[in-house]
Amino acid sequence: MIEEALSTRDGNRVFHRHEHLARHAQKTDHIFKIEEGWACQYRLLIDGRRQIITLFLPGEYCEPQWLFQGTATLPVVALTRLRARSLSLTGIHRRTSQEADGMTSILESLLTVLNRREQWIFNLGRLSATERLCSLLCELFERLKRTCHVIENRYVMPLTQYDLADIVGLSAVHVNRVLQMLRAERLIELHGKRLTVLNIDGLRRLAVMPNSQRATA
Amino acid sequence: MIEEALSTRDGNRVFHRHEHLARHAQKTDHIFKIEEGWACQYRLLIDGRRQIITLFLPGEYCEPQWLFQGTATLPVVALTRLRARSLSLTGIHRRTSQEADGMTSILESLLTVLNRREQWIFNLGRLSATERLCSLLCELFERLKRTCHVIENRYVMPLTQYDLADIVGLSAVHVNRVLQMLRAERLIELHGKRLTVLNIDGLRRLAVMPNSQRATA
DNA sequence: CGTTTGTTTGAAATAACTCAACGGGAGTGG
DNA sequence: CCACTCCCGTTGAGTTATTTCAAACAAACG
Repeated sequence: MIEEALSTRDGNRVFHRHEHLARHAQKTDHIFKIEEGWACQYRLLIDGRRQIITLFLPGEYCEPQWLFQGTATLPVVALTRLRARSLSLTGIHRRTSQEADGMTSILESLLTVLNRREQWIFNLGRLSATERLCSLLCELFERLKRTCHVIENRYVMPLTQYDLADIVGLSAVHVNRVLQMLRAERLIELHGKRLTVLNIDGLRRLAVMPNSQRATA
Repeated sequence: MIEEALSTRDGNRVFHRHEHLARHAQKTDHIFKIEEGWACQYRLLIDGRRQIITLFLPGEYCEPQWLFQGTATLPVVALTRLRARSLSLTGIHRRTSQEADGMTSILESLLTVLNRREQWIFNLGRLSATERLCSLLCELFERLKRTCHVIENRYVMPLTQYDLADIVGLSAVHVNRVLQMLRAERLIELHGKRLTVLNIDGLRRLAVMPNSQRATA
């Protein structure tokens, strides 16, 4: 199923769905900047449980900490067909000597990842299923908007319900039911991989306040 | 209940339990290195739900990213009486010019936090209550051992069961029941704030494999 | 020594999971 | 172009892990 990745000139590479960008504990001297497509970092248990730890979207650096650590701690896999530019340490340093920009933007992206994980820990620890999913959909909305991947409140959402489940720490079946509910409430539309946000404010409200009576306190 | 913190000479400060080291969105030009005591970073919802995002133990830098961001994103509060040395940006830079060590160790601690969050996301997303608690107790064991705060498999565990609950994303009542079980299985002893690990291997095993039949796959 | 804070226990409620089956759709090969 | 397969989404019914509420108790605190 998985063939060899094509190396294109100038550090550009193409991966297809389910192909790994990095394996567990693999040494690396470069990182990727994603041009197109989605990838994720995940952790697996022998019994099959999987948790997605980080999502990488177009325009984002994939695993900036590799540059400092020298190894990838966890596997990274493409969730869609994916095009990425690979940046080596020397390449970045060369640029740095000119503008000192390269390292700064890496560090920035490191902090972004750090802050995003803060958010995810909160979501997983204290939000209900509905809140978690709404929160994720809003996050994707914001992240994709920055690179103009949101057009008229619509974006391509290539994740399967299994993927979604492994992000928000739920079962795929339950993700399905929550999505049904969001559709029934006319908050979103979701056909195939096309997600339309019908009511972003309603979605944001649900992302932090449950439909139940929890908000009474 | 909360009085003004005492400033001691040379950037040393003492906080007491429940006193804040930082508030939400507060600007800072310094970070703390904890000498003694525990602190945590948390996030709160209006309805009272709280999630602890990061734990800070003796010897660790509290919120190294402040140096880069200039602000504390979330509140940080002392979980015990606490003594910390405050390091300013200039102070660190001065040292850096001499040994280039200061910045490196900050960056290292940044990466440690990043990796720890990876772990927590996994735990919250995919582990059962028992697994999460065992995982946490093991993590504390390892982290405290590095600074010789573990003596004969015993360490001071100043967290209340509410604190524990807000770390592992459970209710305090359920934390209590799981702890009972761990005691009954002779894995730990816990009197007051004194925790003795009777069977670290058993604890580690439970931290990743449940007692239930989940491991059959 | 009283007051507050934290722990323990029981019983009932519920959110989310598991299992299982069905259906559609997309790609694949004949 | 059709048939086949596989992946993914959908639905129902029953189960279980965890929560909530409430009350009693113990321990720490000032």
